[in-house]
Amino acid sequence: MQTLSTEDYLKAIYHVSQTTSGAVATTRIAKQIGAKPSSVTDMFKKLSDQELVKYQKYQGVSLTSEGVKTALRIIRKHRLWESFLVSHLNFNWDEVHQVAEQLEHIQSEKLTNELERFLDYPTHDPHGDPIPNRALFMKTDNNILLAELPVNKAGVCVGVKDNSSDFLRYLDRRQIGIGTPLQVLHREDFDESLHIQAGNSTLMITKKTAENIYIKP
Amino acid sequence: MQTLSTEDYLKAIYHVSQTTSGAVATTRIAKQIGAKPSSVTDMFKKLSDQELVKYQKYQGVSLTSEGVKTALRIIRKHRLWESFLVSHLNFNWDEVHQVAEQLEHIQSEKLTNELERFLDYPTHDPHGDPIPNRALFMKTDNNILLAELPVNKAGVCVGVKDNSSDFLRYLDRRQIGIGTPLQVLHREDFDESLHIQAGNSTLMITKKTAENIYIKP
DNA sequence: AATTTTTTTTAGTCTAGCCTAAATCTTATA
DNA sequence: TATAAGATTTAGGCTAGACTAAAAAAAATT
Repeated sequence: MQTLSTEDYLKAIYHVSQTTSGAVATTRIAKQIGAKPSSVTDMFKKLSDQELVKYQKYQGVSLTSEGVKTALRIIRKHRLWESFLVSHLNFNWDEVHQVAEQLEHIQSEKLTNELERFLDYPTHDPHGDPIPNRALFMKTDNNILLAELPVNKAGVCVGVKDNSSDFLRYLDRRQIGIGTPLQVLHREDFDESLHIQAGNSTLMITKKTAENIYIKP
Repeated sequence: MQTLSTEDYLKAIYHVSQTTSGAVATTRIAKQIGAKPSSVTDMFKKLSDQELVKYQKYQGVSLTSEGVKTALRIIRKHRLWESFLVSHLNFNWDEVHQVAEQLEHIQSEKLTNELERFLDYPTHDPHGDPIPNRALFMKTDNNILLAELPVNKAGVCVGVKDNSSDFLRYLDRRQIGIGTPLQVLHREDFDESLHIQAGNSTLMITKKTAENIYIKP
């Protein structure tokens, strides 16, 4: 049984290890968690004692299979709760994260599994991220970024990379959401901006925006 | 903003003060919380510093109005979550307490209020306890105990005093629940047991059982 | 290769919330 | 009312999880 804090660390390590190769560095987690590196070192030792991570001084950590399982259990809960908040409690997709960060720590297998059933076994959360099933299996969709979509090729928005409120509300204002048909009309060489068709409207977005929208062609 | 522990203490103080008169004693809370009296004294001081309780050495505590509000906010969440678990997640009324003890600490006014709306503004939880509304107002139903119901007077079960799994499962086996019509057929002078009509069946219960069932005549 | 910079760890503190043991106050009883 | 019993508080410790400052290691730069 983990504490709130160890769960946060495991989740952070999992997420960082998904986006970088090799062991996860102390400062990287410090940034993610919002703690000082010295505190992270302390926690790395504790997690290592519990055999949830492999830790070598100065070399960072990597999750053991038990550590991965624990992380996935938390991510599963997080994403199920996010789905619930949006589908039944009138939360917008930019409001769910903070609350789900609390709900993900609730310990009750029955609760998690019944919530999943109640939501009719959703495969993705409101941001398009996949939800691990009861066996903690999660199929990774190999979606491309809007930035990589060839000009004039049709696609549909299936997720976002950046989950910040700022970005999500920006997309709301542009009327871009999961399921919105998207197409690149023109790439501007000068500043790398894109003219796109989003649903019925055409608009201009920056490269940075295009690099944070997942597309299924 | 309170910690988990201070919230637990405030709730405990509230509940104890509902069932006893005067200030709440250290040992009473120690028993309720499952901590040693010395720990309770420590916490009483902290709560007093935050002006959530009035505390006088050796004289116990009583909640300030701010303390009552905080307690009621927690109780509101606890009972709303219990209702949700039973009505939508297939929990039995004897299973909800432990999970609701965790959920009651989730901090999000929007979540609480949307949950209440989703449940269609329930007034009572699965054990028949009243749920404080958004303004933290809760009407106290002055129900009588089955033990106090006159012989042959018809009544309906509207709640239970003892919320323990053991008692609730015992009632399940006897097919007694909220809404079950109940009537005392006979009081046995010898051992104070009661013959009662519960729905369609007649059965015998002890005085202790009758003292834990709330009735609306 | 030497040196500087950056990263990481160690050492020592702090707070919350618990504990035990001992002291003190209150209450009950002789 | 004196004393014993019970309740409460104090004193001193412990652990988890954070911190700062200093030391040590690794990486980058000259």
